[in-house]
Amino acid sequence: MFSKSVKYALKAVLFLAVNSNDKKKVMVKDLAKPINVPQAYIAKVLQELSKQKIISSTRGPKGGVFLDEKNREQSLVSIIYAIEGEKKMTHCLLNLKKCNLAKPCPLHHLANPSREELIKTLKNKTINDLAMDIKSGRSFLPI
Amino acid sequence: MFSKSVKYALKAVLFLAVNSNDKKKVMVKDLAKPINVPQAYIAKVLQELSKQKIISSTRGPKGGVFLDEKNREQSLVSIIYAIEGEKKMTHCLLNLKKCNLAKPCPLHHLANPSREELIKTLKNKTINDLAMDIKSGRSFLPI
DNA sequence: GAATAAATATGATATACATCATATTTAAGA
DNA sequence: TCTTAAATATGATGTATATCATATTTATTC
Repeated sequence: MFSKSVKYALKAVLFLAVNSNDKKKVMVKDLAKPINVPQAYIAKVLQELSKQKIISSTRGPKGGVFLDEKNREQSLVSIIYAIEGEKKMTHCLLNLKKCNLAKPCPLHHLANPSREELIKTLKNKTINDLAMDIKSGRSFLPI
Repeated sequence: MFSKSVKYALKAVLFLAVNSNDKKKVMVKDLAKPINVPQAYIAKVLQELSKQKIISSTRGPKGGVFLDEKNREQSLVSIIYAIEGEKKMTHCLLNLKKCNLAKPCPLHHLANPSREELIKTLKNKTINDLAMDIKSGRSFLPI
Protein backbone atom coordinates (compact mmCIF):
# COMPACT_ATOMS: atom_id res chain seq x y z
CA MET A 1 0.00 0.00 0.00
CA PHE A 2 2.41 2.65 1.24
CA SER A 3 6.19 2.45 0.85
CA LYS A 4 8.29 1.85 3.93
CA SER A 5 9.46 5.44 3.84
CA VAL A 6 5.87 6.66 4.06
CA LYS A 7 5.07 4.30 6.92
CA TYR A 8 8.15 5.44 8.79
CA ALA A 9 7.28 9.08 8.12
CA LEU A 10 3.75 8.63 9.45
CA LYS A 11 4.97 6.89 12.57
CA ALA A 12 7.62 9.56 13.20
CA VAL A 13 5.22 12.45 12.73
CA LEU A 14 2.62 10.86 15.00
CA PHE A 15 5.27 10.26 17.61
CA LEU A 16 6.28 13.91 17.42
CA ALA A 17 2.67 15.00 17.58
CA VAL A 18 2.33 13.29 20.94
CA ASN A 19 5.81 13.82 22.36
CA SER A 20 7.00 17.22 21.19
CA ASN A 21 6.09 20.87 20.89
CA ASP A 22 7.99 24.11 20.27
CA LYS A 23 9.23 24.00 23.86
CA LYS A 24 10.06 20.32 23.87
CA LYS A 25 12.26 19.16 21.02
CA VAL A 26 13.13 15.54 20.36
CA MET A 27 16.50 14.29 19.16
CA VAL A 28 16.42 11.94 16.20
CA LYS A 29 18.17 9.24 18.16
CA ASP A 30 15.49 9.40 20.86
CA LEU A 31 12.76 9.08 18.27
CA ALA A 32 14.12 6.16 16.28
CA LYS A 33 13.98 3.51 18.96
CA PRO A 34 10.40 3.91 20.25
CA ILE A 35 8.97 3.77 16.73
CA ASN A 36 11.24 0.86 15.82
CA VAL A 37 12.92 2.37 12.77
CA PRO A 38 16.66 2.47 11.93
CA GLN A 39 18.01 5.80 13.11
CA ALA A 40 20.03 6.70 10.02
CA TYR A 41 17.08 5.95 7.82
CA ILE A 42 14.49 7.93 9.74
CA ALA A 43 16.98 10.80 9.89
CA LYS A 44 16.90 11.01 6.11
CA VAL A 45 13.13 10.86 6.00
CA LEU A 46 12.89 13.60 8.62
CA GLN A 47 15.22 15.78 6.60
CA GLU A 48 12.84 15.59 3.67
CA LEU A 49 9.84 16.32 5.89
CA SER A 50 11.68 19.26 7.38
CA LYS A 51 12.58 20.62 3.96
CA GLN A 52 8.91 20.46 3.01
CA LYS A 53 7.79 22.16 6.24
CA ILE A 54 5.86 19.12 7.44
CA ILE A 55 7.91 19.16 10.62
CA SER A 56 10.13 21.76 12.33
CA SER A 57 13.72 21.47 13.52
CA THR A 58 16.64 23.39 14.94
CA ARG A 59 20.31 22.45 14.88
CA GLY A 60 22.97 22.53 17.52
CA PRO A 61 22.87 21.80 21.23
CA LYS A 62 19.35 21.75 22.67
CA GLY A 63 18.19 21.29 19.11
CA GLY A 64 15.95 18.59 17.72
CA VAL A 65 12.84 17.97 15.68
CA PHE A 66 9.32 18.88 16.71
CA LEU A 67 5.88 19.95 15.53
CA ASP A 68 4.65 23.48 15.97
CA GLU A 69 1.00 24.49 15.86
CA LYS A 70 1.04 25.04 12.11
CA ASN A 71 2.61 21.64 11.48
CA ARG A 72 -0.15 19.97 13.44
CA GLU A 73 -2.87 21.32 11.21
CA GLN A 74 -1.47 19.63 8.11
CA SER A 75 -3.42 16.75 6.61
CA LEU A 76 -2.20 13.20 6.52
CA VAL A 77 -1.97 13.17 2.73
CA SER A 78 0.55 15.97 2.91
CA ILE A 79 2.93 13.56 4.60
CA ILE A 80 2.33 10.84 2.03
CA TYR A 81 2.68 13.17 -0.92
CA ALA A 82 5.82 14.73 0.58
CA ILE A 83 7.57 11.36 0.54
CA GLU A 84 6.29 9.54 -2.51
CA GLY A 85 4.52 12.10 -4.63
CA GLU A 86 0.88 12.37 -5.57
CA LYS A 87 0.88 10.24 -8.71
CA LYS A 88 1.46 6.95 -6.93
CA MET A 89 -1.84 7.32 -5.06
CA THR A 90 -3.98 8.68 -7.86
CA HIS A 91 -2.64 7.01 -10.98
CA CYS A 92 -4.67 4.40 -12.88
CA LEU A 93 -4.52 1.04 -11.12
CA LEU A 94 -3.30 -0.65 -14.30
CA ASN A 95 -0.87 2.18 -15.16
CA LEU A 96 -2.76 2.95 -18.34
CA LYS A 97 -1.92 6.39 -19.68
CA LYS A 98 -5.26 6.87 -21.36
CA CYS A 99 -7.50 5.73 -18.55
CA ASN A 100 -10.15 8.31 -17.69
CA LEU A 101 -13.85 8.63 -17.01
CA ALA A 102 -14.71 8.64 -20.70
CA LYS A 103 -12.56 5.59 -21.46
CA PRO A 104 -12.14 3.85 -18.11
CA CYS A 105 -9.98 0.80 -17.60
CA PRO A 106 -11.71 -2.37 -16.39
CA LEU A 107 -10.82 -1.65 -12.77
CA HIS A 108 -11.69 2.03 -12.83
CA HIS A 109 -15.30 2.04 -11.71
CA LEU A 110 -14.63 -0.93 -9.51
CA ALA A 111 -11.77 0.37 -7.41
CA ASN A 112 -11.79 4.15 -7.70
CA PRO A 113 -14.69 4.82 -5.33
CA SER A 114 -12.89 3.07 -2.46
CA ARG A 115 -9.64 4.74 -3.38
CA GLU A 116 -11.12 8.21 -3.60
CA GLU A 117 -12.93 7.65 -0.33
CA LEU A 118 -9.60 6.82 1.30
CA ILE A 119 -7.87 9.85 -0.16
CA LYS A 120 -10.70 12.13 0.92
CA THR A 121 -10.45 10.76 4.44
CA LEU A 122 -6.70 11.31 4.53
CA LYS A 123 -7.16 14.84 3.25
CA ASN A 124 -9.67 15.74 5.93
CA LYS A 125 -7.79 14.36 8.91
CA THR A 126 -5.05 16.47 10.44
CA ILE A 127 -2.04 15.23 12.33
CA ASN A 128 -3.56 16.81 15.40
CA ASP A 129 -6.76 14.80 15.01
CA LEU A 130 -4.83 11.56 15.22
CA ALA A 131 -2.65 12.82 18.06
CA MET A 132 -5.77 13.44 20.10
CA ASP A 133 -6.95 9.91 19.40
CA ILE A 134 -3.69 8.57 20.77
CA LYS A 135 -3.68 10.83 23.81
CA SER A 136 -7.21 9.85 24.69
CA GLY A 137 -6.52 6.12 24.30
CA ARG A 138 -8.72 5.64 21.26
CA SER A 139 -5.72 4.47 19.21
CA PHE A 140 -2.19 3.26 19.86
CA LEU A 141 1.31 3.51 18.44
CA PRO A 142 3.02 0.26 19.51
CA ILE A 143 5.86 -1.58 17.81
CA MET B 1 -0.88 0.42 -4.84
CA PHE B 2 -0.18 -2.79 -6.72
CA SER B 3 3.28 -3.94 -7.80
CA LYS B 4 4.14 -3.87 -11.48
CA SER B 5 3.95 -7.64 -11.60
CA VAL B 6 0.35 -7.53 -10.38
CA LYS B 7 -0.60 -4.83 -12.87
CA TYR B 8 0.97 -6.81 -15.68
CA ALA B 9 -0.80 -9.96 -14.50
CA LEU B 10 -4.17 -8.23 -14.44
CA LYS B 11 -3.68 -6.79 -17.91
CA ALA B 12 -2.56 -10.14 -19.29
CA VAL B 13 -5.45 -12.08 -17.79
CA LEU B 14 -7.99 -9.52 -18.99
CA PHE B 15 -6.49 -9.67 -22.46
CA LEU B 16 -6.81 -13.44 -22.42
CA ALA B 17 -10.36 -13.21 -21.13
CA VAL B 18 -11.30 -11.25 -24.22
CA ASN B 19 -9.04 -12.85 -26.82
CA SER B 20 -8.75 -16.52 -25.95
CA ASN B 21 -10.68 -19.65 -25.08
CA ASP B 22 -9.93 -23.38 -25.02
CA LYS B 23 -10.18 -23.45 -28.83
CA LYS B 24 -8.18 -20.27 -29.35
CA LYS B 25 -4.83 -20.14 -27.63
CA VAL B 26 -2.56 -17.11 -27.61
CA MET B 27 1.21 -17.19 -27.84
CA VAL B 28 3.07 -15.19 -25.24
CA LYS B 29 4.76 -13.11 -27.89
CA ASP B 30 1.40 -12.14 -29.35
CA LEU B 31 0.15 -11.09 -25.96
CA ALA B 32 3.06 -8.98 -24.80
CA LYS B 33 2.84 -6.25 -27.41
CA PRO B 34 -0.85 -5.30 -27.22
CA ILE B 35 -0.72 -4.95 -23.45
CA ASN B 36 2.59 -3.05 -23.65
CA VAL B 37 4.65 -5.28 -21.37
CA PRO B 38 8.14 -6.73 -21.97
CA GLN B 39 7.71 -10.23 -23.38
CA ALA B 40 10.29 -12.00 -21.21
CA TYR B 41 8.83 -10.44 -18.11
CA ILE B 42 5.22 -11.26 -18.80
CA ALA B 43 6.31 -14.79 -19.68
CA LYS B 44 7.57 -15.25 -16.15
CA VAL B 45 4.43 -13.81 -14.63
CA LEU B 46 2.28 -16.09 -16.79
CA GLN B 47 4.28 -19.10 -15.67
CA GLU B 48 3.41 -18.31 -12.07
CA LEU B 49 -0.25 -17.80 -12.93
CA SER B 50 -0.25 -21.08 -14.82
CA LYS B 51 1.34 -22.91 -11.92
CA GLN B 52 -1.42 -21.58 -9.67
CA LYS B 53 -4.18 -22.52 -12.13
CA ILE B 54 -5.24 -18.94 -12.70
CA ILE B 55 -4.67 -19.42 -16.41
CA SER B 56 -4.30 -22.49 -18.64
CA SER B 57 -1.56 -23.36 -21.11
CA THR B 58 -0.26 -26.06 -23.42
CA ARG B 59 3.25 -26.46 -24.82
CA GLY B 60 4.48 -27.26 -28.24
CA PRO B 61 3.26 -26.25 -31.68
CA LYS B 62 -0.28 -24.86 -31.66
CA GLY B 63 0.23 -24.34 -27.96
CA GLY B 64 -0.21 -21.13 -26.00
CA VAL B 65 -1.90 -19.63 -23.01
CA PHE B 66 -5.66 -19.20 -22.58
CA LEU B 67 -8.54 -19.11 -20.12
CA ASP B 68 -10.99 -21.96 -19.84
CA GLU B 69 -14.41 -21.65 -18.30
CA LYS B 70 -13.17 -22.47 -14.83
CA ASN B 71 -10.40 -19.87 -15.04
CA ARG B 72 -12.95 -17.21 -15.94
CA GLU B 73 -14.90 -17.70 -12.77
CA GLN B 74 -11.95 -16.84 -10.53
CA SER B 75 -12.09 -13.60 -8.59
CA LEU B 76 -9.76 -10.67 -9.19
CA VAL B 77 -8.13 -11.01 -5.78
CA SER B 78 -7.01 -14.49 -6.70
CA ILE B 79 -4.75 -12.92 -9.34
CA ILE B 80 -3.38 -10.37 -6.91
CA TYR B 81 -2.76 -12.89 -4.15
CA ALA B 82 -1.17 -15.31 -6.61
CA ILE B 83 1.52 -12.77 -7.46
CA GLU B 84 2.17 -10.83 -4.28
CA GLY B 85 0.54 -12.78 -1.46
CA GLU B 86 -2.31 -11.82 0.79
CA LYS B 87 -0.41 -10.05 3.56
CA LYS B 88 0.55 -7.06 1.46
CA MET B 89 -3.10 -6.12 0.99
CA THR B 90 -4.37 -6.84 4.48
CA HIS B 91 -1.46 -5.94 6.76
CA CYS B 92 -1.61 -2.93 9.08
CA LEU B 93 -0.98 0.29 7.18
CA LEU B 94 1.83 1.24 9.53
CA ASN B 95 3.26 -2.31 9.63
CA LEU B 96 2.57 -2.60 13.33
CA LYS B 97 2.60 -6.20 14.52
CA LYS B 98 0.21 -5.59 17.36
CA CYS B 99 -2.39 -3.56 15.52
CA ASN B 100 -5.87 -5.01 15.88
CA LEU B 101 -9.42 -3.98 16.66
CA ALA B 102 -8.77 -3.93 20.39
CA LYS B 103 -5.59 -1.88 20.07
CA PRO B 104 -5.88 -0.16 16.70
CA CYS B 105 -3.16 1.97 15.19
CA PRO B 106 -4.02 5.62 14.50
CA LEU B 107 -4.87 4.87 10.86
CA HIS B 108 -6.85 1.72 11.51
CA HIS B 109 -10.39 3.03 11.83
CA LEU B 110 -9.60 5.72 9.33
CA ALA B 111 -8.40 3.65 6.41
CA ASN B 112 -9.58 0.12 6.95
CA PRO B 113 -13.20 0.64 5.90
CA SER B 114 -12.14 1.84 2.45
CA ARG B 115 -9.57 -0.89 2.20
CA GLU B 116 -11.94 -3.66 3.17
CA GLU B 117 -14.53 -2.28 0.82
CA LEU B 118 -12.00 -2.54 -2.01
CA ILE B 119 -11.01 -6.08 -1.11
CA LYS B 120 -14.62 -7.17 -0.90
CA THR B 121 -15.25 -5.71 -4.33
CA LEU B 122 -12.26 -7.51 -5.80
CA LYS B 123 -13.38 -10.75 -4.21
CA ASN B 124 -16.86 -10.54 -5.67
CA LYS B 125 -15.87 -9.67 -9.23
CA THR B 126 -14.82 -12.47 -11.54
CA ILE B 127 -12.51 -12.20 -14.49
CA ASN B 128 -15.51 -12.94 -16.66
CA ASP B 129 -17.43 -10.00 -15.23
CA LEU B 130 -14.72 -7.60 -16.37
CA ALA B 131 -14.34 -9.33 -19.72
CA MET B 132 -18.02 -8.68 -20.40
CA ASP B 133 -17.55 -5.03 -19.52
CA ILE B 134 -14.79 -4.79 -22.11
CA LYS B 135 -16.70 -6.69 -24.79
CA SER B 136 -19.73 -4.48 -24.34
CA GLY B 137 -17.71 -1.27 -24.48
CA ARG B 138 -18.29 -0.27 -20.87
CA SER B 139 -14.54 -0.37 -20.21
CA PHE B 140 -11.30 -0.41 -22.19
CA LEU B 141 -7.85 -1.93 -22.19
CA PRO B 142 -5.65 0.58 -24.01
CA ILE B 143 -1.94 1.19 -23.62
C1' DG C 1 10.71 -40.96 -34.39
C1' DA C 2 12.84 -36.64 -36.04
C1' DA C 3 12.06 -31.80 -36.57
C1' DT C 4 9.86 -28.00 -34.96
C1' DA C 5 7.30 -24.71 -32.13
C1' DA C 6 5.58 -23.65 -28.18
C1' DA C 7 5.71 -23.05 -22.77
C1' DT C 8 8.77 -23.65 -18.69
C1' DA C 9 12.86 -23.40 -15.70
C1' DT C 10 16.83 -21.22 -14.45
C1' DG C 11 19.93 -17.77 -13.89
C1' DA C 12 22.12 -13.17 -15.04
C1' DT C 13 21.83 -8.18 -15.17
C1' DA C 14 19.75 -3.64 -14.18
C1' DT C 15 17.21 -0.47 -11.57
C1' DA C 16 14.86 1.23 -7.58
C1' DC C 17 14.29 1.22 -2.79
C1' DA C 18 16.09 0.55 1.88
C1' DT C 19 19.89 0.91 5.02
C1' DC C 20 24.35 2.44 6.72
C1' DA C 21 28.35 5.66 7.30
C1' DT C 22 30.62 9.98 7.39
C1' DA C 23 31.63 14.74 6.56
C1' DT C 24 29.51 19.46 6.95
C1' DT C 25 26.80 23.13 8.84
C1' DT C 26 24.57 25.47 12.62
C1' DA C 27 23.38 26.95 17.22
C1' DA C 28 24.24 27.02 22.32
C1' DG C 29 27.07 27.74 26.22
C1' DA C 30 31.35 28.50 28.56
C1' DT D 1 35.50 32.75 20.10
C1' DC D 2 36.20 27.98 21.07
C1' DT D 3 34.05 23.65 22.04
C1' DT D 4 30.38 20.84 21.68
C1' DA D 5 25.97 18.90 20.31
C1' DA D 6 22.64 18.73 17.35
C1' DA D 7 20.50 18.51 12.36
C1' DT D 8 21.78 18.30 7.40
C1' DA D 9 24.06 16.83 3.07
C1' DT D 10 26.21 13.50 0.55
C1' DG D 11 27.48 9.24 -0.83
C1' DA D 12 28.27 4.13 -0.29
C1' DT D 13 26.38 -0.42 0.38
C1' DG D 14 22.79 -3.91 0.60
C1' DT D 15 18.47 -5.97 -0.82
C1' DA D 16 14.32 -6.56 -3.38
C1' DT D 17 12.02 -5.83 -7.60
C1' DA D 18 12.04 -5.55 -12.54
C1' DT D 19 14.05 -6.89 -16.87
C1' DC D 20 16.71 -9.74 -20.05
C1' DA D 21 18.79 -14.08 -21.95
C1' DT D 22 19.20 -18.90 -22.63
C1' DA D 23 18.76 -23.77 -21.94
C1' DT D 24 15.18 -27.39 -21.16
C1' DT D 25 10.88 -29.76 -21.59
C1' DT D 26 6.71 -30.97 -24.05
C1' DA D 27 3.40 -31.52 -27.70
C1' DT D 28 2.43 -31.50 -32.67
C1' DT D 29 3.16 -32.78 -37.38
C1' DC D 30 5.29 -35.07 -40.97
